[in-house]
Amino acid sequence: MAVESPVKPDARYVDAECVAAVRITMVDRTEATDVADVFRVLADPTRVSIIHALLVSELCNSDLASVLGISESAVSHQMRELRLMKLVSAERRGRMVYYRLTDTHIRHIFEDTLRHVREDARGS
Amino acid sequence: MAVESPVKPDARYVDAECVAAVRITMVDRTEATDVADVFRVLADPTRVSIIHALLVSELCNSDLASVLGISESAVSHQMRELRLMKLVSAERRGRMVYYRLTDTHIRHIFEDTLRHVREDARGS
DNA sequence: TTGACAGTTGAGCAACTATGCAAGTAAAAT
DNA sequence: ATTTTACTTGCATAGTTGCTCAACTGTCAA
Repeated sequence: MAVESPVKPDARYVDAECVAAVRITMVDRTEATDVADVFRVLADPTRVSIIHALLVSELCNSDLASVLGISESAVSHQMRELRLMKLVSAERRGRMVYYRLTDTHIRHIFEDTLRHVREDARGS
Repeated sequence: MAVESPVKPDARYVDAECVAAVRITMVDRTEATDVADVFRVLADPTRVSIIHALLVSELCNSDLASVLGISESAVSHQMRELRLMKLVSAERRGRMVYYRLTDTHIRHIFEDTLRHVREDARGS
């Protein structure tokens, strides 16, 4: 089952065929960084809690802080990050700023992962 | 549509009902950390590239380094991390160590996110 | 206007991370 | 036995991140 490789199959690689197959569908550095950035936003317990809370209901800054048991400043810092990433949108109503999720993709990714973690927890 | 809240609806919260609804399904800190940990593994361009390559074919350390254009040491360091997280498994064959993905959940999460990023790239 | 409230922001810090380097181990070749 | 190949690992370090604190802006009430 020798496949004609698009890359010269010389001694540079241990398994030239595997390397060739990988090269065809490979992501470039910028795309890899884009994917990593999406995951990076979700890779913090505080942000996970924030997003999980906003999956249920929109909330203002201070209620988020109360529910999560962290400072309002810490919430605000994270919301800035999440807003920059276009993950949440903010709306001012009087003195309060209400946050809600904007992205439905993240919702799916997030729920899949939560399910995965909960299955793992039951398993081991 | 006043909902009977399980939490005392006093002046501690701006929107006691929303807070109560959030509290019911809330993740605790350890679960949030578990979820964050899964995402953290995927939140690095090098690891994204490694995982994407291993979605296609198993590879040894040096071929991974060649394909990704990074040092064998860098690959080895990351593989240690990925092995600790039970995301990849290693098998020694002679002098080479071959890596392959172990987790199918991650495969789905990863492919979903890649699709998401590519849709975003087309959109804007 | 004055004061209280809700949220934002910048500086600074402690903790973490990715990688290069160099020294190490393990297996095969000489 | 010695050398070469393939990979691992400890240490150092530059860079990043999440948070606290304090100072700030903007909104509403008296």
